[in-house]
Amino acid sequence: MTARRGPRAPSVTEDAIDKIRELIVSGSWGPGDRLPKESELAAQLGLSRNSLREAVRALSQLRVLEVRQGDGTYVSSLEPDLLLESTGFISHLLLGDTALALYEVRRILEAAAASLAAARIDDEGKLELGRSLERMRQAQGVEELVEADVAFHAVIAKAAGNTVLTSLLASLSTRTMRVRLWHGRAADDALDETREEHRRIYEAIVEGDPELARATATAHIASGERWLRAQLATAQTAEAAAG
Amino acid sequence: MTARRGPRAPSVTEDAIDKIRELIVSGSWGPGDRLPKESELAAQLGLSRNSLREAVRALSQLRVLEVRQGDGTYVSSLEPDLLLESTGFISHLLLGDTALALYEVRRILEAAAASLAAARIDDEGKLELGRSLERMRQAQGVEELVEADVAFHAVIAKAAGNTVLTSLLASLSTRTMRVRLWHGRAADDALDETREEHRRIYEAIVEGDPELARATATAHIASGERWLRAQLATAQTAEAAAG
DNA sequence: AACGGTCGAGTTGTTGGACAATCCCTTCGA
DNA sequence: TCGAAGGGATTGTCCAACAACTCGACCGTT
Repeated sequence: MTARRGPRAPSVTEDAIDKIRELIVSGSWGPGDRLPKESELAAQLGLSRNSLREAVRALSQLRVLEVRQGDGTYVSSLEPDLLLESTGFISHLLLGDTALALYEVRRILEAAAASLAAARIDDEGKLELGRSLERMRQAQGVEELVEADVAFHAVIAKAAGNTVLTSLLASLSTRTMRVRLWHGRAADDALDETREEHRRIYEAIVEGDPELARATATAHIASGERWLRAQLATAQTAEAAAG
Repeated sequence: MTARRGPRAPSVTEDAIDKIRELIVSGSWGPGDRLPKESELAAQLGLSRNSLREAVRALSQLRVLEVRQGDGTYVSSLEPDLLLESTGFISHLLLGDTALALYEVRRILEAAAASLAAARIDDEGKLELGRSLERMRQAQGVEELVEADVAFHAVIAKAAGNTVLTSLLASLSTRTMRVRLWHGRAADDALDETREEHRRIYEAIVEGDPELARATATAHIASGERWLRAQLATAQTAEAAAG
């Protein structure tokens, strides 16, 4: 009668993951603290070193722990940019319609970031934003365009003054997605159009107009959404034709 | 001269993680597909079974892979609710000021969700929302309040019709955080006030007024922010006094 | 024929031990 | 004073063995 139909029985490794997380959230282990060496920690938690290593590897992939060979294992800084890296890892895997849903979330967040940035950006930020825009204008290949695009949106996110928002936006806007979009734009001879969208956002933020910044950012992302929607439609059509 | 100061040299396990992810994003392995058994996959990727298991464990923790003992290892459905579980795991670890930043992001997303919900909710959704509100009214202990609160916001997120938004909101609003907040509310004799906030959101959505829904949701989350800010301030004061 | 239990092959779960690779600090020499 | 060499400590990797579990085939009963 060990039925337990619902969630599968937790393995010793999963137990260890939970215990370690608990030690961190409870404050027993803080950022930067060093963990006991693997053999000791394994003994304390009651499992083998091999199984413990699986737990440590999982938490290290989540950027909760930081392992340094020859030195030791430490609790990471637990800063949002670190912890949200894992969210970026998985956003690559959102395909099809869910990619579109992801885009809509980006629209919400980019709009909010642009609005906040317009209200809070300082002179240095304005200069940086202008430099990114200029780089986008002068860019030759798609590679450079993507670089400038990433920088542009990063400056806005940073100016919004919320570290979680900044990291989350970075996680949800994967580089591969940007590369695909700019390639599509180039194929459609729509590069100038997209550059124009960025210019409008830039002006709204520099002028300190949150409402306009929100509107121009929303329009910009929506433009990308439209492109993605078209891509998905043609992909679906091709699939239907092939099937 | 093997300096390579920057990122540490990748381990065989990290290589395996990347290779597996690549096989998934390239489409070689799709949702539900079964992987070769561990010993074979390890041979293919050129590492030992133990090291491969660390990679599989990490990806399974990220809900990218699903391991079934005695059966095999499969690619998960890759649905957003699954993949964003890991984001929920780490949001527990955002402490102090970053917790406040997290709250501000929640405000942005909850406001957007409420607005969308007001525009898109159907009759069944309205009934569900009303039931959650009623449960919140009748709730006795904090436990029941939290349950109803979670359900209330889940209905709104679902009605917004974006699976990524729904999952993201669920990930960013941890249960423990809600429990703390409701306890604080109870201690402050401010339960009715909070219930009133929910009622305002409910009415705006049922009346199909997106703008009002956005406003009431924003105010509701901001109210929680204010509470958290006060908590952090007193905690800091206590810390300074103790130190 | 339909049902239920048993058994076995296949796969993941867990452990122990051994050695390699790396880091940090101390010591020693120029 | 500085640099190199050494040694202890810790993580990285591998192997081999067995336990725990799942699923399907087989078989006997009804």
